[in-house]
Amino acid sequence: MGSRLMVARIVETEAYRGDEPACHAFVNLARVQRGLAPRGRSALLFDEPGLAYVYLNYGVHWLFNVVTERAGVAGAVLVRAAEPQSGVEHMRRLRPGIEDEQDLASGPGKLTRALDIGPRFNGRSLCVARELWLAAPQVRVPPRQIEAGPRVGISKAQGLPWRFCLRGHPCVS
DNA sequence: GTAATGATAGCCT
DNA sequence: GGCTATCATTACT
Repeated sequence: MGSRLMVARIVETEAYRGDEPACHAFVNLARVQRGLAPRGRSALLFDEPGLAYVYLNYGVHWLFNVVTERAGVAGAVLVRAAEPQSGVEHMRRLRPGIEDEQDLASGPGKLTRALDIGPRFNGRSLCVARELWLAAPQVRVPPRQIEAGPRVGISKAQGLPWRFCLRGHPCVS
C-alpha cells in the first residue's frame, strides 16, 4: 500500500493586506474599525495566523491562501504555484491530460486541483501535520533568488510589488 | 480571443 | 426578497 502523501514546494505567492481594496477583507475593514465583528466569507481573514483560507474563484477554481496576521488584523498570502516534489503520481491522477510535471501546479487553480485542496480545508490550521500543512523548507532560499513584482489578475490596488516568485522557475508563468 | 461557472457585494424595491 | 457586475483563473480555439 503506497503512501498518499503529496509534497510540493511553493515557488510563487502573493500577499494581501486587509487595508487595501484588492483584499477580500477590505469589505469588512470599516466594520472592524468600529469594533464590530467581521462577517461573510472574508471574516476568516481577521482570524489567527496559520489558518487556511480557501475560496471559489470565477465559479471554477478553488484558491488556497494562508492567513498571516494576528487576530483582529486581516492579511493573507495566496499560494500561486508549486513545484511537485513527491507523490507526483497522485497529482497526475488529479490533473489528467497534463504531460509536463512542471505544469501540474503552475497556477493557483491548478495547484489546488493537483493537491486536492478544496473548501473542506477552509479555516483549518496549517501548522499541524494532519491532512494539509506547511512545512519548513529543506533548503533555505536566498533572498536574492526571490523576485518581487506586481500582483496579477486584479483590478484594484495594482502596482504594489507583492507578488513573490523564485526567479526563473519553470512553474512560474 | 473567450466561455465556463458560482459566490459575493452593492444596489434596488 | 431580486437583479447585476465583478471576480486573486483555466483550457480551449
